[in-house]
Amino acid sequence: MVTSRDVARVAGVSQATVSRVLSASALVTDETRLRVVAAMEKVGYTPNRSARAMRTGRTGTFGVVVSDLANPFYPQLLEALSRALDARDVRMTVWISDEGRNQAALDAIAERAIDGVIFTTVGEESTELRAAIERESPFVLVNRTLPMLSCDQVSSANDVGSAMATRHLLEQGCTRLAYLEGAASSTTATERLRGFQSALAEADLKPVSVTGGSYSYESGRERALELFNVENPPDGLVCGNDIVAFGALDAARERGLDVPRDVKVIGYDDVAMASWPAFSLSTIRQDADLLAGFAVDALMRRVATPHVAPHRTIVQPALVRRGSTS
Amino acid sequence: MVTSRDVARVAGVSQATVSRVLSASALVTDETRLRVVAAMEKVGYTPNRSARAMRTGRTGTFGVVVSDLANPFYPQLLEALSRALDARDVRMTVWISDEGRNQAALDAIAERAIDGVIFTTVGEESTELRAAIERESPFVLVNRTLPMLSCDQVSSANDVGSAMATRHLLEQGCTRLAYLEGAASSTTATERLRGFQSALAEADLKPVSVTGGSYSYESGRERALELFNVENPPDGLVCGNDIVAFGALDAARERGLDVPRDVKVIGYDDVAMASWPAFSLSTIRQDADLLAGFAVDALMRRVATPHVAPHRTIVQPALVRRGSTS
DNA sequence: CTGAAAGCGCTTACAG
DNA sequence: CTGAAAGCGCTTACAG
Repeated sequence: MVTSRDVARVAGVSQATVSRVLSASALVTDETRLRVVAAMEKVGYTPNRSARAMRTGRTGTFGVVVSDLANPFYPQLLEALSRALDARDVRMTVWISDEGRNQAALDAIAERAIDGVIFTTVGEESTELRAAIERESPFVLVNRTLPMLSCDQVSSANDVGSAMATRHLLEQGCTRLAYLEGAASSTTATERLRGFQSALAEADLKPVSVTGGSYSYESGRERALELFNVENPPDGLVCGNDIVAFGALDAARERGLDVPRDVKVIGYDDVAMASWPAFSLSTIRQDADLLAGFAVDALMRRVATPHVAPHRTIVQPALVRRGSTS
Repeated sequence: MVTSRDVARVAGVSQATVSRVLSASALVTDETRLRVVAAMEKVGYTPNRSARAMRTGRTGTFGVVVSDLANPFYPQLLEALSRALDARDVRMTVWISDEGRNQAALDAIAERAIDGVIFTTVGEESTELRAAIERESPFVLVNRTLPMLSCDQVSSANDVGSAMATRHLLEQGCTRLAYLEGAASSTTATERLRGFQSALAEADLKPVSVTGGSYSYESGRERALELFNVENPPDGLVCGNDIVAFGALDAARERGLDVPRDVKVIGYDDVAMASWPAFSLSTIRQDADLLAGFAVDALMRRVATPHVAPHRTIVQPALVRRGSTS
């Protein structure tokens, strides 16, 4: 193991000076700096992160809590976060937390093994969130938020997006709209539902049906199958997300309904699969890179200055028209 | 910050004894241990990971290199790895490495910020792999392997699986088989191609076509569209993985071909979407939990005993029959 | 079985 | 601008 002491010996300076070069301190002449840098290269030196972390109390690592990687939106968001963190020279520890309880995450927060936590999904009852609050670990919520909690939050304007989706179906001639909500416990689901309802109210219409379920293919498929069973089935389905919409499309296919002639379907997220001909799903695009960038910036700011007022960032979504609605 | 010194004061023992309790040393009487544990609870103590890491040279963290989260098999494998690592109380740092160059990964390996690296995908030219070898960081290859490299490797029996898939199509009456290979640079692709060829040779048949491309939906779709353009199109497509097969299925649909009547299609991986009615894709199942468990065990063994001979583990795949072949 | 002490590899006041 | 020194919070020989 090559240490800063070895570098110091080779460069003919003190270990403290090597350390100053490392931290880009202004207290070093260019000439010394050059000598030290040359010595570093010569001996193949790399600073030891653990030692630095112990001294500074900063690990240079953020934790990212995700769940439900089966929904392709999350891998997409994870990739975006990875890029954003890389660009800022921060490491990423990932915790996949089903049901909001991941022991590794709780330990890491308690042991201060991370400088901050990015939650891509939370419920009020998330144990990781409680741990972060209790241990006073900086954190930020991205994608799913908690309106009642005073903390940094970054999200898409879910109500606006969902209203856009709803108006689009109305413009395409739908009159009997049903809403297939996602996981009722998430803010994304309630906000999107609200957008649907307000757009419908604007048009002086009432929903044919609003059902709760989960953000899954099976949930979308089963609910759509039931909807198609009634006397006067809906002619437009607004779905909580793309995965639910894929289930609804398959349900329509199973019932022999033509999409978009008999029934129009729209999703939310614009995952890669939405553009596949098998689905050709109209949807609302969320910009994962934008969400990720804002989230990382917010958390870095919070780590640097813990006591500034919490900040909310809202990203505007966009309508993507495809074959499932026209 | 509560330290082991605080615990020692409260428990009326030395700091060394607290440390011994932490590391579950046998050199402590039960009575002392109880007093110390009580003191820990009382003062709300959690050991500092960075300090321990500096002292022991172990960080308790493995790095995981993934790429292409757009292929749902990788999120699935990542979840399995997360579970396996959690169960063994090891943290997971994830690097998403397109084109095999991720600066954060290179830094972490050089700085010994991780105890070992799990590669879920590699090429010979992977810079992360080179860094791990050069820095003598323990590592293991899972899923994709490098036959010529002497190191721990865990993979599915890709040739066996692909031969199974091929024989299944032959049993279903196909006589004109085409192979849609994945990324030619990966061992999974070459092994699967070999399985296809040997199963075909067994039956004294020749392939109608073998094309290289990438492991993507678009690549599968485009190649299938071309195949369907020729005079005597194939009646069975063996695909490098499920994503390629989804593209092929959509191509068949676009050409107005009935699956499985006109053409049968089989994939590889058994990602969740394969069972959706939209695809109902026959495929070869890989057990991600098994692969992940073996990989983590192999790496832990390697970390504990660096100089034992490298070990290869091969997991047997299984045929999953669905609508796309019968 | 327990304690006093050294030391892991850094950063950062404190002198000069 | 540079160096000597203290110390971050642990682990682990070394005595006893």
